[in-house]
Amino acid sequence: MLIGEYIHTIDNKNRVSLPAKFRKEMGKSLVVTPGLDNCLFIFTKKEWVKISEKLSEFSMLAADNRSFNRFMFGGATEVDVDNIGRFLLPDFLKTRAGLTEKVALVGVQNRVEIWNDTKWNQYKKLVEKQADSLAEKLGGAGML
Amino acid sequence: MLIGEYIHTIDNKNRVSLPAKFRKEMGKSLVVTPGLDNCLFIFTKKEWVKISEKLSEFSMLAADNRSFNRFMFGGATEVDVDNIGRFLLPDFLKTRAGLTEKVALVGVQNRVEIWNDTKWNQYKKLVEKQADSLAEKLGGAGML
DNA sequence: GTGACTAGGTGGGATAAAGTGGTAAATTAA
DNA sequence: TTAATTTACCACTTTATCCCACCTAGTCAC
Repeated sequence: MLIGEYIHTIDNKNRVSLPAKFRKEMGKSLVVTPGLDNCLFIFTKKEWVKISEKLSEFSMLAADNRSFNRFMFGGATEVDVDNIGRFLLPDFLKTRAGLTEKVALVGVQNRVEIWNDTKWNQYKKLVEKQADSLAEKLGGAGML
Repeated sequence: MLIGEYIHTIDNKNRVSLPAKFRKEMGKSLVVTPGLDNCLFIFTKKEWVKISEKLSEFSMLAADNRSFNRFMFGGATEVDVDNIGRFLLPDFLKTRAGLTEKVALVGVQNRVEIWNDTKWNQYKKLVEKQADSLAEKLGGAGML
């Protein structure tokens, strides 16, 4: 189960350690893609295959589907996790998500997201403020 | 059924003891999530699985669902109860709920809530007040 | 009522694991 | 062949986990 947030550092070789809690579930072969809301997505290789199949079902005729697919496929990179749990983040993805030294690795359902930690904190605060819709959704999920 | 409130301390290693009365029902594997009114929810692992399935039903196409799921999954953490009944509270959750040394653990139906004890007392007073005025109204209407 | 016993809660030290930084080897490019 | 970049490996620091000991409050026996 991919849940929780972890603050890690990108070292000067662009290495990031995958939080230990995620390693077993994620395996050794990952796919990193540009995400939504200015973060990156990390999927397991397996999960990525599923997603890419779904994406390719979208009609290539519609221009916005085409561009969305370019966005996801074009930016997707396969990375390997080394034997102490680190992977190498390509420069262009790092730049794209505006990542600096400190990043937040966030488990969300079937994926792990990588955020600039400052942006992540701002984002969290923003969501928290919307307490009304929060309560509504919590209720919908059977939490209340 | 989880009922009652207990005031416990978070020690300097962020450990909290689960009230003895809750241990049997909660088991060894818990999931702590953000709650409402600035508290945290503790669910059994089993209960959380149910909730996460519901959460997964929310479409990712809508931005507010996306952010809500980030908030809930990213804000959740699986914790293990050690053999004397304590669990480790991650820093980011402690911060989020504004917890300091003393916390209130409150049993509510299928979950346990963690409150900053000061906030909990304020909240209780508020509710009591409302109950008083409600009672007055009921009395005025000849119901009690 | 007094004292021993038990259970729940708290604190701290030792050990293990996770995260980070760096060096050496290997591969590729010039 | 040499230089530069990448990959693999090693080492250190910090954090988490486990285990044991203590304290307090309530209970039971005497």
